[in-house]
Amino acid sequence: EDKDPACPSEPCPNASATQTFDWMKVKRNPPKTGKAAEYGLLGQPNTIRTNFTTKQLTELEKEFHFNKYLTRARRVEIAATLELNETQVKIWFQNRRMKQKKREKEGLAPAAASRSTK
Amino acid sequence: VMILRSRFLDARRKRRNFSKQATEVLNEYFYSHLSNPYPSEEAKEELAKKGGITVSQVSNWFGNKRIRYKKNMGKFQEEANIYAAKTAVDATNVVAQGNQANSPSTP
DNA sequence: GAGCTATGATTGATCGGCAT
DNA sequence: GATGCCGATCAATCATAGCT
Repeated sequence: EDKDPACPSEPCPNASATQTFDWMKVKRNPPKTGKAAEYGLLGQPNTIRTNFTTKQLTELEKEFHFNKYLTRARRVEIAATLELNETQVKIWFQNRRMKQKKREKEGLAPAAASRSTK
Repeated sequence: VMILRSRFLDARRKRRNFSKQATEVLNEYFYSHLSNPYPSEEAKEELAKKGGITVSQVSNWFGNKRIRYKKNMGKFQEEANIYAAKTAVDATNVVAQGNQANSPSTP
């Protein structure tokens, strides 16, 4: 329904030639990380990417080394200690695990590649 | 607090631009699949091999490319035309038969 | 050599799918 | 039906490469 039979061949003089596909329209909902967004009136509170402090990251990293997965209780504890949402802690661990996996996968054959490892 | 905002733990330091060959391969795929520039894991491996880079780098490249392309489509028009001319395959839609190997646009 | 843009990488958070 | 995890992706940002 949203197909615009632009100009096939020939670079038509009409502005943008290439059509706009769905993936180009994808918009992600803004992070609702807030919790501090309770006063979502006036200016926009903070629906922006949270910047973890070095201290928070250090603690999270330390915990991760101890346990790759968190229990509900532990999560609550850490969230309180670091002043973060439970969700943020949960997400951090998820991302951390993915990062771990990625590193293990790549750190297995960095450069070199004498013979196509296959 | 000007706390060390420096992410002195970043590997992004010492970045190197990809080779001409790698960029060529990536752009070729991107523009010949502009309707759906999301290569499968297999396709990424293939591109990585052809370009002499890692699969992660291929993923990063597509991630950046997609975001930057849609952010400013106009800026890529020229590049799009260049690569559009040297491509033809389109595996996504599979518009069945009867498609020319001329222009990428849909009939 | 500063200043600006292009580009690869990182990462908090979202999306869809699947499992519990 | 809600909740957590995974895999992929988004979107903003960082830091450097490269050109003027």
